[in-house]
Amino acid sequence: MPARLPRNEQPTSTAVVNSSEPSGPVTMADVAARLGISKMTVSRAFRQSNGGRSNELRQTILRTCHEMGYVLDQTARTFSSKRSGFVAALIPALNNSNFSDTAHGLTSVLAQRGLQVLLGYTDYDIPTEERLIREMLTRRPEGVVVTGGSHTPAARKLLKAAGVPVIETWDLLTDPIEHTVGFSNAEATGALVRELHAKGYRRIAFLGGVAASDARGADRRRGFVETMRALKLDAHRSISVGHAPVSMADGARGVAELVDKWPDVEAVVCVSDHAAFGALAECQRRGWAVPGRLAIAGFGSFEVGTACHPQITTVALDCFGMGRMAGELLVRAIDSARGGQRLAPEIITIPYNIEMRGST
Amino acid sequence: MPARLPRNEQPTSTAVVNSSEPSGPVTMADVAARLGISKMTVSRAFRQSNGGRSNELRQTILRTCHEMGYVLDQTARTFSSKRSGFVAALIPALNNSNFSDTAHGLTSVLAQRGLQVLLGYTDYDIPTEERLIREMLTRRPEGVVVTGGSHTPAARKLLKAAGVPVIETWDLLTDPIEHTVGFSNAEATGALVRELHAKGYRRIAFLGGVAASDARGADRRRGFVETMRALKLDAHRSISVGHAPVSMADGARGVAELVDKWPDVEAVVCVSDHAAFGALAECQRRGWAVPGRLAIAGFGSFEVGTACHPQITTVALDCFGMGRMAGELLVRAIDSARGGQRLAPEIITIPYNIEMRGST
DNA sequence: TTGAAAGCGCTAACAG
DNA sequence: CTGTTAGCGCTTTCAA
Repeated sequence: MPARLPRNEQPTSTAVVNSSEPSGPVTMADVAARLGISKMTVSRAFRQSNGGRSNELRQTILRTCHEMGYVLDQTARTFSSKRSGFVAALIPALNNSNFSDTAHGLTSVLAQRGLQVLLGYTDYDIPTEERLIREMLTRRPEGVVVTGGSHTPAARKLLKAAGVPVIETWDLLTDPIEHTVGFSNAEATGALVRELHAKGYRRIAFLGGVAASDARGADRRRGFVETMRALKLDAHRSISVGHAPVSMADGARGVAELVDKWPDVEAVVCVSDHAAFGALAECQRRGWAVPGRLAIAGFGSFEVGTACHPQITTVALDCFGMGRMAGELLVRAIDSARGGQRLAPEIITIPYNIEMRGST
Repeated sequence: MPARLPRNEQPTSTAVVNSSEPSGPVTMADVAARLGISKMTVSRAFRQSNGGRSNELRQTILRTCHEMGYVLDQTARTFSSKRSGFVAALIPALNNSNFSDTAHGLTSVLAQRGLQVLLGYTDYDIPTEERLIREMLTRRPEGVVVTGGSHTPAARKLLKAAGVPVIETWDLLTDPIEHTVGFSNAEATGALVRELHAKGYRRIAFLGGVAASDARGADRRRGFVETMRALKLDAHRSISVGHAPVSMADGARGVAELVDKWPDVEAVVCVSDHAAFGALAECQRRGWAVPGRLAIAGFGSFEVGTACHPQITTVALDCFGMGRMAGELLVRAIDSARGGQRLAPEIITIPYNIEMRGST
């Protein structure tokens, strides 16, 4: 076996060697050698920002790359340029359409800027979130988007030290890490309670999961309690059932427990449309009229709440738009970072809308 | 400004310089210099596979790394070792719990092996899939998992040339790219139709999306038609409404159209539980008894089909398990690849189960 | 507009 | 078990 040459000095295919497989994947140097130019010229052909260049040569280069099956090695590019071209995004769960819509909105904005989104899901678990953050940061994202403001101390520290823009979404926080794009879950729930109050409901209950695992759910419960008290109403009708994500089955179980415990209950605010739908279906199974016997409200913009009969009153959110807003903010922050600046922390508030529907 | 030294030869912090910020992020060389050892020793401390080593030194190294805020640079590691430590997975949509469960199962297996999953979603669009595949391959994944067998010719070519294991899921294919983990959507739908037939239903309809965008939906429709013919039944009651993903609203619209067109219809097989639920709710709105006036069946293991009343008959799938199976196969394939071998193509068939429930 | 040189931070391979 | 040497494939920087 001949002494191994540095790849850059390997004989080109114009020489005796005619192996179609130049021992491993094709590199820029291979393409450059074939064309008798330097690899820098090939490299530049891949960055359209150098717009004004001899288009003829550029086309030739790109065509040759295609012919030779050359694929740009992003790992080398990232390593060399210190620009990974991607952003890390963490959401509690994939199969929650509200969060995945937010991820979708984020992606739609970042894709236009050539940034990919690396998605992770935490299963509503803060230690898992920390682990994911740690793993993702080793890949040097140019920005990080997390859901909510509950993180382990170590995770907060990692994010602050990462040296890249960080956005917390789906919440408004007293002590944000850097940027925030969200809304107050407590306030939104309070607004819903007030609407029910205006409709004449007085004995209103809350149905959600156990607090520990879901900060947003806990905030909604808090908003319920505070608003009920402000309205001089009894805030004690409260059911905790299941861990986040609270399922439809949890909602069904919870509503049974609720009516059993407080038969005089008139309306129930559920931590999400999913739970609310479970409650609605359970009422139908038991022959309880909704909203006649019990009015039911949910939270979020889930398809099922609009598709079912009766439709479920809810706090409607523009989840996709929230993702887009986060994406636009992140793009500005990344542009600043690339220019050596740091964007001053911003707080963007997302509107919500109480949609009264058939279930109340 | 002093001449720039190569980083490796920078003075260590024991010298006069006492800047806490050694001009940029901490590297292995910084840690090694601090401890007076070589960076190879630091590098080795991060690979536990070298189990039997002086644990004392190793602990010291890791502690020092922590103190200095060192984070391993995965981009450099990937570049140097040619192992990216991640796998690319493409699903049609995030907010479809069946697909996200599959992604979840995949992740659960790969995480144990230290492999991350880079998730992409195609929005049920083949050109989008090609673009994603192209982008992801530039990051050198160690394996690729795609949903279904419908790809652009260019995408097929890219995957075949990628030099890493490829798995197609959620389908059984006549011409797989390499490995397959899935089931026959046509056969499963046929089995459902036979069950309905056994129950006494004869005038059975199919409700799904327009074919173009969803190969699996088209397969289900094909399975319906073929089985109806085999049973000597009329296969012409067929509604196409909306593009993939077929929504609950599409199901509602479709069932109205269906009953309008063929008032004698006894049962409808929907392309998914989502569409079926939409159909069910529409029947409830119109006061049509289900299954009295019309029996309704769906496809997939969606929560809503179990939570609603009546529960919806469906083709139940172990989506999480399908992801796990794909993950286990991929791990074997990657192990082979790392050892310079190539695993012979495998086809793994996933079971499904017809669950007859209240809606039929 | 193009080229040459240097090196990003890490690991493979080999030597001690 | 630890150290040394030599790059991985690209981009940055500077010069032509």
